[in-house]
Amino acid sequence: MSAKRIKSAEKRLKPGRIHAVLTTLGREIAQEIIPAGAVLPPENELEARFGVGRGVVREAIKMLSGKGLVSVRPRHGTHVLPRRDWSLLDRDVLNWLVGQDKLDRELLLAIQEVRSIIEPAAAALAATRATKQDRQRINAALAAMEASNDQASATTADKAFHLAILDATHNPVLQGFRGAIDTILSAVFVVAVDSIAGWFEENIANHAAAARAIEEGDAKRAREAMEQVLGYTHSKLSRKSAGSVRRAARPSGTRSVRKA
Amino acid sequence: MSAKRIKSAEKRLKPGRIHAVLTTLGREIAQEIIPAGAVLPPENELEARFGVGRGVVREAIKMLSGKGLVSVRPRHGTHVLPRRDWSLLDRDVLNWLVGQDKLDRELLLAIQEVRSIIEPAAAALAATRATKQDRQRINAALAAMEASNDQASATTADKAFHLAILDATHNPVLQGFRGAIDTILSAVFVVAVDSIAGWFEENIANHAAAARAIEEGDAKRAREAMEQVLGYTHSKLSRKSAGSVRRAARPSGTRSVRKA
DNA sequence: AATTTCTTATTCATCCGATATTTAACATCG
DNA sequence: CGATGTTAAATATCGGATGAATAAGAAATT
Repeated sequence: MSAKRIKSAEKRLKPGRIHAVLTTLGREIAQEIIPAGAVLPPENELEARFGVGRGVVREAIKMLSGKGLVSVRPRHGTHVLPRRDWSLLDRDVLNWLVGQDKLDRELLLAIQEVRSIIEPAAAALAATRATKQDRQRINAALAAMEASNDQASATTADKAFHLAILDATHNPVLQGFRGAIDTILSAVFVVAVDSIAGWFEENIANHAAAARAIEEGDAKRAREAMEQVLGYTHSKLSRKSAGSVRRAARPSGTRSVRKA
Repeated sequence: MSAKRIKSAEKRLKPGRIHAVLTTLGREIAQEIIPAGAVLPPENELEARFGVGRGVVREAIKMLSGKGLVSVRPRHGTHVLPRRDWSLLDRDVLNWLVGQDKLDRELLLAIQEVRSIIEPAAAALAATRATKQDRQRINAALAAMEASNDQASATTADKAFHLAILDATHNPVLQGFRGAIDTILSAVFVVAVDSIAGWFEENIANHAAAARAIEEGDAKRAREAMEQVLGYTHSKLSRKSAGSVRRAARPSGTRSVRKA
């Protein structure tokens, strides 16, 4: 009895209003636009701001609190919690953190540090436990990396490679890192876009070594190879630590991604 | 220092109806009482079952979906997702998985495997980065372990030890494992309760070695000592793999926890 | 009979307005 | 000045209504 059906054109990314509220608030918190300790506007203000009903706001905030971003207490309001309490391995939280250009470089390095703890160990386990299918998947991803001739497919293949190794551990908890690794790899590629030209040609040998070690069931060598893979990435990231993004697009050299 | 809020320890555990619905459903899913692929009862049935309003059911389910336990689609119902999609490092999810006696031993071993990846690396980092306060905290926890004469305080001290090391890495992502480690340690103690008698006296030397290595900034030795700590635990767990929980209350020998 | 199309019933999505509960801040009293 | 009671801001919950999406069944067509 109120609004006519809004036949608006945006049919694309519309998984519901609650998703919009959730990601908007999530990003604002992750980006520290709303700093830790601050209180969010009360529910009725948020309703007005987003033009949604109370239930939508509440469900969005419930999800935020489920991910440890806010703590909500009656009468006191919903407070933004310190980063220490966030579920930093949650896919959504990670997306909000790295989704924008404000990306906290210190945090990215911390994440990479965790990767370089997890992934070499995962490679070692994969060498022990990988089934034939696992190995096929890993090798296929490697082949795709070698064959890719543009950044998009190279990125996809690289992700597939790391995720395949994670799955090959057959440890469900490690597999739980899939979402995190996926998101992080995207962020790494974005941040290091101007170093990426020589990335694969220099680093693909390390990937190949890891794949071969897994193929042969050599846990020790698999671990070491993966350490090299991540060590290389880390050096690329930390080298350009001060935010001057020197060169964004690299228009001319499409061929440089190709394998030598 | 510490412990001035002990009085609030036994607060009325009535964090609201949402919490009741959430944990009940969460546990039923984690325990596979509602198996993967099954659909939850529709909202109105859940309202009736729990005697709550629609919003409560919705917000609880929203949190479940936020943790990857269910996927909800209009008309299709809310489906339980396979474990592969769950946020296995989420504090709540872990609690539901581990909170009951049905505890999946295979999963527990998988979790321990992740611990034995994370924690030795964390110890090594702690050896490099621990501040004076960090070291004090670690040593205090160790001392508490050595001094504790009942299982409760021993458990608490052991947790504090591991969490202090995690914090001493000064890596926020690693610190994000705090909740998971905390929960897991509780579960480990419960499961291994009948092996726990000699646990500390046998394992406390490993803990002490780790603390000393961190104190001296020796990353390599810290890693190795922590590997020993976890290796010991793992052997205790896997040895009694076939679920015969001998249910040892150990009424008489309180002193055996004490350091030799 | 098989395939396509249409209808419908179920279920989630959202909105609304009212009431209850919580508790920080304030006011009052001894 | 301190203990205690009151208030009010904010969340918690309720329940009814409406909208939207879709899977399954019904109907129509070939």
